[in-house]
Amino acid sequence: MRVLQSLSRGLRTLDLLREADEPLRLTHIADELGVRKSNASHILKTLVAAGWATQDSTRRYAPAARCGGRHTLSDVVACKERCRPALESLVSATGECAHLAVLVEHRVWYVDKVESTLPLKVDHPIGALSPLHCTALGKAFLAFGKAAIPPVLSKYTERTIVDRHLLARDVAATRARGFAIDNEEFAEGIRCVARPVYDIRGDMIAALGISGPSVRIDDERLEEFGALVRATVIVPEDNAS
Amino acid sequence: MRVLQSLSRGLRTLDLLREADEPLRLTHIADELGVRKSNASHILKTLVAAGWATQDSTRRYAPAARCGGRHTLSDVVACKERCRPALESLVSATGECAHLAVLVEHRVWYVDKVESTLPLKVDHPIGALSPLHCTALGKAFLAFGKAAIPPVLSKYTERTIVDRHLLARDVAATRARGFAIDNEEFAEGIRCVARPVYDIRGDMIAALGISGPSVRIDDERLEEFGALVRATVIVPEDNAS
DNA sequence: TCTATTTGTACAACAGTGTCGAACATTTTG
DNA sequence: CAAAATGTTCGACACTGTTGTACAAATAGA
Repeated sequence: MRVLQSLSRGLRTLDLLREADEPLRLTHIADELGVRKSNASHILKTLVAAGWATQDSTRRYAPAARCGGRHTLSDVVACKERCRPALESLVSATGECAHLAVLVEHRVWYVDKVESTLPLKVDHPIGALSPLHCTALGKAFLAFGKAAIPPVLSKYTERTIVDRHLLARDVAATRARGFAIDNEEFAEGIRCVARPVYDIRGDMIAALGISGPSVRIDDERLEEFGALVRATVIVPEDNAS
Repeated sequence: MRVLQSLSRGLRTLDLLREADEPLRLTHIADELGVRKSNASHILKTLVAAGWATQDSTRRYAPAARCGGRHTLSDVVACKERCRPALESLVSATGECAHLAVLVEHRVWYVDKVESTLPLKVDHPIGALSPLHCTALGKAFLAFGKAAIPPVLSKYTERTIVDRHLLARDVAATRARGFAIDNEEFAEGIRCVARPVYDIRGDMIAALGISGPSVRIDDERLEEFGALVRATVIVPEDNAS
């Protein structure tokens, strides 16, 4: 069998573009492939012409939307189904609401939840979209996934972190801590913790968290919740795709 | 600029594999590309080696899972947002509940809804999954999308169509009618109609429907609802991806 | 604002890769 | 079991893809 060189390199390039968390420069890709810039340029122009990559105004290359994100709808639904027991056990253990969300562009998308049975409760409806920089679920993607800090950081409450530098430090702290915290940064009176959920390849696919009213969650309890979500076992994927 | 021939052909092949509703034969692909079989064989072997395609036991080729479905999470969220006005206007026009769903494997996944304000109402929660063969949303995918009739057809009510041949006829009728009907086939006392929503390329991305209790929806009103969903204008996608 | 540096594209020419055609396997059809 | 169709392997030539250089364009620095 004959492996077609230029095709292999083109596909390799698509992989590089998809794995990168930001658009890539031509030079970088050329180095990675081990070819001259002119050659890499032709490869990328061909990818763009065929609609598999795009070139932005700064001449950087990104995968086209059709390449799909890292995860398909099927992946998300499978993840949702395997995380359901974890959501339920967290709610029964804490009495607070548990959520599951995936990353879509610069926002998180709630795909599942189990409600608290208490009268005062947090309710992010399934299907809702929330910002990354001020929610525990979003920060989990910033810290453990491949999401980049969004270009604009809107202020929702007094505590919302709108300074990029401070946010970067918070993300680093989150990474070290092992779980993300939202301390009334998106809505007054709501505190949350969240952890990453990984797919079989080790890529982050979803964020799983607990939310509750601040009146019930002091600093100590917040730490407990963090340790709890982090320790929650999530059944691994059964099917080897 | 130079367009790399073998790379273009490889990408074209990926498109062919993705657009097809079933695995393709080598000969077919070779004809489509306008090259010799030997060349097509090398192209496909390269795609397989790079993990972008798979070859099954009958030597037919299919796109790899990593190619993703036809639509990404971003596509779905964008669709959801552009369909929202249609859902709301349908609810205000009919008083019944409106749903939006996408296809995931052999089921439909509810991604948005607007509830009826009446006390007796239908409520498929967002995030729920339902079968294809006995829901209006599912049948819309069978008729207008690329979904195949699922391997097993479970019986949910007396009216559920479990005969593959009858279902195929119903799907054909749906196609001719322009909208899908669920006449208490999934749950007793619930009737629904649904229509397809297309993306900018003309591929079906979602199904949009109205559901209500049979006591309020006689045959005549069902037809009215069908005409209404079919006539509902859905704002086109703004961004040319 | 201007210069220096880096990054991306265009061009020509040669080498090497991809394409062809046929022969050989392999599977499916009658 | 024969016949037809499908898929893979192989060698050889031609054309495509790669290279290296030169030019253009954008970014960084002063």
